Amino acid sequence: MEDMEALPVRFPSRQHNHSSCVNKLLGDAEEECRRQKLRFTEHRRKVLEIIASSHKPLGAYDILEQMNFSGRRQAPVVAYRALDFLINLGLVHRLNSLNAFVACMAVGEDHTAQFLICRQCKNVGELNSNRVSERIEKDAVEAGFQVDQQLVEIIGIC
Amino acid sequence: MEDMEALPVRFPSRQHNHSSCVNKLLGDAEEECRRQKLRFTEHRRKVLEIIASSHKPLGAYDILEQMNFSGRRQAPVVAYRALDFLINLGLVHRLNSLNAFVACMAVGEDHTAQFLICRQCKNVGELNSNRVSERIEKDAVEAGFQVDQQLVEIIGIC
DNA sequence: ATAATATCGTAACAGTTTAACTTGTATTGA
DNA sequence: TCAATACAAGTTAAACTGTTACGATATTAT
Repeated sequence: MEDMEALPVRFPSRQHNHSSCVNKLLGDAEEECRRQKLRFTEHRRKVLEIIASSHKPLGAYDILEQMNFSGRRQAPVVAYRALDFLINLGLVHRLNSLNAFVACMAVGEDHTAQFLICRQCKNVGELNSNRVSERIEKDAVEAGFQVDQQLVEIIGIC
Repeated sequence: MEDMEALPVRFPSRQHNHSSCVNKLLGDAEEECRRQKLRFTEHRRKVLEIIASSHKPLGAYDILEQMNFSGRRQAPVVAYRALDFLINLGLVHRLNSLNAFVACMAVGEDHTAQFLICRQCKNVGELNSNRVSERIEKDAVEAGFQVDQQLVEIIGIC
């Protein structure tokens, strides 16, 4: 018997409105930083904005390229520091198979995530299937393994 | 109702015999190459041997270090070429979260694999759970996604 | 033998990430 | 306000990871 709850998936639709989802994410970030007394600095805001404006995964250098405020390019470490911060906050995910980063599409929902990586259009969707994460958890435990973190990347065609 | 079939897990036991599993893997490789009319060259054999002799994941440069036949070190591309070959044959897996490689522990079993990465002892086990892979497949399809490849890495304590 | 194909040797390079150290700038508490 | 503290940013360099290019050599098939 199948579990009948709706399966949350976020895949960027063709005509979806970027600027509104960028704004939502920036708002979430501000709020979360206020709550945790963390500083939402210019770099961090800019990096989040850049990532959120793309549903294609961006490499650190793609991000850097878009950070040329003043004409000259920033050092790589600038991007990596901001990325670390955003990842720890759960606002950005890292895709290990691509060395790239995407904005989280389910901020504040205490979600597990599996990534759907389209090798045709290069978009990335986020599947938030508790069924998958629970299945992994159970089988790992059954194998005598204590799970801290699950990394699931699914390659295919959207 | 749970599926009651045994859950195949391969985690290297403490007292397990390396040389026998290395030999098995080399034998499988030879046989598979004969079948597919592929060449099991010295480099390829050596790289497989190095990887199989460790249950800790090895980076490409770790492997290179052990390839100094003649005193002088090989170029990186030598390791990567052999690794590509072995991965295509299904004899070696790549761990994306570690940029590292491990020998397959279920050669010839037409298996799906999830990796159990112990952050304490650094060993890596292979969980071959069809339940996990089927759950992923189903939920991805339900989300309108056609799955080509699944990458599942589970971080925790063994 | 010859042509076609696959592998290797070698060198250089490109991409990704972290380290170390200094300087600047908020924030806090006296 | 002022100093003390902590966090962030600037700067430089290095380490780590992976690829491209091209000619030489070996293997396989005709």
